[in-house]
Amino acid sequence: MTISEVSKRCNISPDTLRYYEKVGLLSDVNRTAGGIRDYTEQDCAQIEFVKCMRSAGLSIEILRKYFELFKRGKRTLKARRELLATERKALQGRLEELQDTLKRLDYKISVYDKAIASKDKELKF
Amino acid sequence: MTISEVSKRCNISPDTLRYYEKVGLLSDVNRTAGGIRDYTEQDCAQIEFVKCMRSAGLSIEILRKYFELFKRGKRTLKARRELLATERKALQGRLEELQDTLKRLDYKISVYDKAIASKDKELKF
DNA sequence: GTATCAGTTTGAGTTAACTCCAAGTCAAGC
DNA sequence: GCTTGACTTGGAGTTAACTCAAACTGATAC
Repeated sequence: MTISEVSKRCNISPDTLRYYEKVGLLSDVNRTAGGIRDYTEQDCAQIEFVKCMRSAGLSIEILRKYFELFKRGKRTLKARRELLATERKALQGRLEELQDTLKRLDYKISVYDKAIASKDKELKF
Repeated sequence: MTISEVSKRCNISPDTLRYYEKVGLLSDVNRTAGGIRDYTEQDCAQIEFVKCMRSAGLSIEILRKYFELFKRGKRTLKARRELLATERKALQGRLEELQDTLKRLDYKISVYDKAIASKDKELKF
């Protein structure tokens, strides 16, 4: 698969794909004789993983560490498991915070609905 | 309240408080005769609101717009309500995405646990 | 009455994560 | 054999949201 095919499929710009590779989120992408990247299904799956984790707020630095551990082989299985567990915990924390904020927004919107219904009474902020 | 008191109470640096004020997330903070900021409880509540919304991913720009509408008075009640509703929707979307990612992380961690238990079999990434 | 300290302003610097650009290469079509 | 178009690289530029620095001021402690 060429970079533009992967770009379309994963909805990530070619520049970002090259950037991810450069910073170590995608190692040893195959090249054609002419030096052009030739992504495998495996690569795509990994890119999807990165995309998913990035959108959940995991930093490039953390993902870089994860794949660096990966390259060191089986003996880092536990370390990788712990890294993921740590990030999972943080994610759960963010999730709970967001849930609270969602409730707060719902409440605020309901206050607005009341103010609008009752002849435009103003609120504090 | 001085800036350092608010800073401690809200756990936001004085620099950030001044920055928020400068970009319009906090208008007309009182000053002492000597020109020093003197925050009210109201100001604090607003700062907490900003902090909460920021941590939920609302941009400074969106919050700036919200408070700008606020300054224009009662006739912007509906517009503010709509702005909040839009952000609420986006937040809910992010929340759902994060929930999926949490599940994915849980699954991946369980795969690691299996690999670690079964004599260190390696995974794909 | 001067040293200290918490505040002030303006403007520059930082960080993460891209995103863009220029100059070059290679394979395919005509 | 030349043009075209998709790719390559290295490095510079961008954006959001702070964060820091320098020079200054006003009130309190001694």
